[in-house]
Amino acid sequence: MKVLVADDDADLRDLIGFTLSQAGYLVIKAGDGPAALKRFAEETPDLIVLDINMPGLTGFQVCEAIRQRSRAPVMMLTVRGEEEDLVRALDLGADDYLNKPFSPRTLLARVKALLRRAGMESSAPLAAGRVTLDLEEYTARIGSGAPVRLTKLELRLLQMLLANAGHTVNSDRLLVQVWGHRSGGDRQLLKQLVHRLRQKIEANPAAPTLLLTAAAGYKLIVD
Amino acid sequence: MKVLVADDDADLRDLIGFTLSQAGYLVIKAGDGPAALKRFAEETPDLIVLDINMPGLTGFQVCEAIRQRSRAPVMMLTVRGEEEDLVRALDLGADDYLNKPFSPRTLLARVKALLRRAGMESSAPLAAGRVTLDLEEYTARIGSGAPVRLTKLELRLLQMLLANAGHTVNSDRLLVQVWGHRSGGDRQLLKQLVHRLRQKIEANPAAPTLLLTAAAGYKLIVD
DNA sequence: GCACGGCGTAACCGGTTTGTCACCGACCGG
DNA sequence: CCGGTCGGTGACAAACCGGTTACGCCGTGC
Repeated sequence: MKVLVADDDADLRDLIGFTLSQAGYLVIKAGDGPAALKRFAEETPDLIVLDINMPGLTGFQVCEAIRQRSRAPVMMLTVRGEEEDLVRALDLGADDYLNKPFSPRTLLARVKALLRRAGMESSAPLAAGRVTLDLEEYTARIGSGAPVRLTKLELRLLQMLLANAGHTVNSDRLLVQVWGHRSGGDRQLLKQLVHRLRQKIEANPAAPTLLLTAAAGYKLIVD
Repeated sequence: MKVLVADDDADLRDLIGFTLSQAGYLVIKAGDGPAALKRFAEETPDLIVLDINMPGLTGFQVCEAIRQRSRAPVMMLTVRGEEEDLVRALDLGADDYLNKPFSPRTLLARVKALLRRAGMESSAPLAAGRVTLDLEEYTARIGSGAPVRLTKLELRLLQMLLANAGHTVNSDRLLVQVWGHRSGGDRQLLKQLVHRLRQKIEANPAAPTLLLTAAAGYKLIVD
């Protein structure tokens, strides 16, 4: 599930990005209006988080442009008390809004609700490099090969790696994301899970080319 | 277009009522939970505005009860900062919410957005693929076969699957939509209901061709 | 009061998934 | 050279899951 986050405040953008990617969404970022439209066209995200105040084009203009091409849900970030903005945003087809400041938890709940409402919950496949994930079917496809059936844990692991494709993901973080709790000692589980996943997605599991071991974690190769 | 407004604060109720009726909606009012359910049953409104804090039954309980009978959009009125409430409301199937205090203009914009959204969704027919549902008669017809009588729960389950025909519907979501209560360990119920429904609609219930088990849920086959 | 349908609950079965253990080779500092 | 750590691997058992059968409760209609 791809989410485009457009905000000129780099800190806020990163906070939102971190929150969403922790939850398993693939995050695409843009720092101004034109960039947002560009990334939107390139990536066709499933949901857009838009700050109203941005250089180049305002969130309003971006929202309007997006609405002409897509019905993907749009969440606007507004400043508390600017009701005019709010009404205007909703009139332009925004689906929800969030008053700044907001907590990551709230953001996540709203994003989930929005996706559920849009029925988009798990329809569009998640992809990076040669790996495509179908969350609905619990399958992965490598390049143009046949889809492989994954288990719940394998899916979650691959989803995490995919959400951070090209970058090493720390083992501890994987443990937390895949199993939910569990403290550091349980590397064995991760070891096994990686092994099982490699059996399914690697052409030669003994010499991985996709899911590589990196210092302190694993990474998914993207090119 | 009928809107049910349930709030124990008479002033607020009147304000909302006035705003909506000015905008051309037919407004029905209720001052507590039980009254809200009563008016809901009598009037079958197209949208419900629900305060969370009400005597008799809370907005949560009312929302839950309404969701068991209807998919009409529900807007909850919440107190700012009560995030637990918010998350719970959305989990119970509320479609939107508004933080108090809010301006009439905001309310109107949100109500319009909600109805517009629901209007799009309500265009979904009660048939998909070879399955046709008759909500009045409590029957389903498969292809050109004879109509089969369904029970209330079976109907609701099939309705949910039909609304997302061709796509997997998550078990948790089915649980919430069909029974209202939160997921928990009640998979057994769903298991049974699916089984019973398959007995009725599948030519060979042991080898389903319509209602398939998918990872994490069930799906209705459309082609 | 009785039969019946609807529905919640429990128990069982077979297949899959996941947790655990034991072992291997590679690497590393002493 | 030696013990220790680390990632990878195979094997196995425990837990889980979906389908199924069976049973019991309860409200409805006769």
